[in-house]
Amino acid sequence: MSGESSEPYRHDFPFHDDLFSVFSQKPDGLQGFDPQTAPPFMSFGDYLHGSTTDGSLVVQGFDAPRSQPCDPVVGGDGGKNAAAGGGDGMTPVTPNFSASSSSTEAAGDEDWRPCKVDQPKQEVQEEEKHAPQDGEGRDKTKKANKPRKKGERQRGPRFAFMTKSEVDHLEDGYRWRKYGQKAVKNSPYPRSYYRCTAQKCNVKKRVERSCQDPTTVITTYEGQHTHHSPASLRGGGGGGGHMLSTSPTTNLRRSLLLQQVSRSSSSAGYTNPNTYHAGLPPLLPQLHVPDHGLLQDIVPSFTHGSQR
DNA sequence: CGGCTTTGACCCGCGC
DNA sequence: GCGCGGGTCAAAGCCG
Repeated sequence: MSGESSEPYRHDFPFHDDLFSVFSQKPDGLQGFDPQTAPPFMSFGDYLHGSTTDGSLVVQGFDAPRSQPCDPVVGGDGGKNAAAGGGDGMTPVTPNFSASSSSTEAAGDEDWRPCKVDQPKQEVQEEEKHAPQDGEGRDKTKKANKPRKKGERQRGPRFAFMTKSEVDHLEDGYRWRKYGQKAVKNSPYPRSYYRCTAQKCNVKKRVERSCQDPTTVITTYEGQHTHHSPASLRGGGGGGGHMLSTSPTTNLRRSLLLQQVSRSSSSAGYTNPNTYHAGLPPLLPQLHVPDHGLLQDIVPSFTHGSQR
């Protein structure tokens, strides 16, 4: 894309700055999602559904991150991170939950400032490429079988959560299979790629830890589930039930969320409520609070990323 | 034994 | 055009 397209992202995804500042904001009535006060197994969906009606959530637009920016200085001074993590990054403060959606390829990543950590590029690849291939091993399996078309990387709506958690992979009611992990440029924390195990369901999930605030896990959903949550089908959630994104109720709640989006982020000017519906989250996952994970500091945020 | 994770390699898009 | 980085694949290994 041309140079101009990268600039808007800076505004679309002011993650390190604005979003984290939101973490520090504690608007009136913000209760957040506190696992200590929330009922056990309360899901994200339940939480969103319930809390948004009384305006207890703060939303902030940002784009689903593709890479995390990490400011080494920030990591140290804990200034802004303090906003997210309450100073020491572990102290439960404002329950924040952040989320975003994007109907297109991620856009605002450029705004992520880099950490110092740099992943050395593998040089072996070159050798491998040029090395004679015995027909054994992966070479035969790879591109030979899977010629990727150009422009194949079309992506569905994306929806990112920022979650304060000690565990990377939060239970959301669906079953995921990890299919990859990549070291994130300029981040000490790897990014994990998950795919819904359900057949014909091509929902993907990216999980990465914010290097600005290691206690923050960024989960990016991509696509729409074509099935019900196994957890909900099991009767779990007590009425939380099915969380298909097409649920009118869900949309209603989202609309409520949207209002907050426009309210809370209008000053920043990077959230366009009109585009929100186009970028509806593939689902609001029933994110059960893992007993081993601290789900706190929750601030949802939505945005609609710019197109590539 | 089946499902899942790990891990190295490859492909592709984008920026320079 | 080249290099970098993100995203994906699939074999191998692990675990219940």
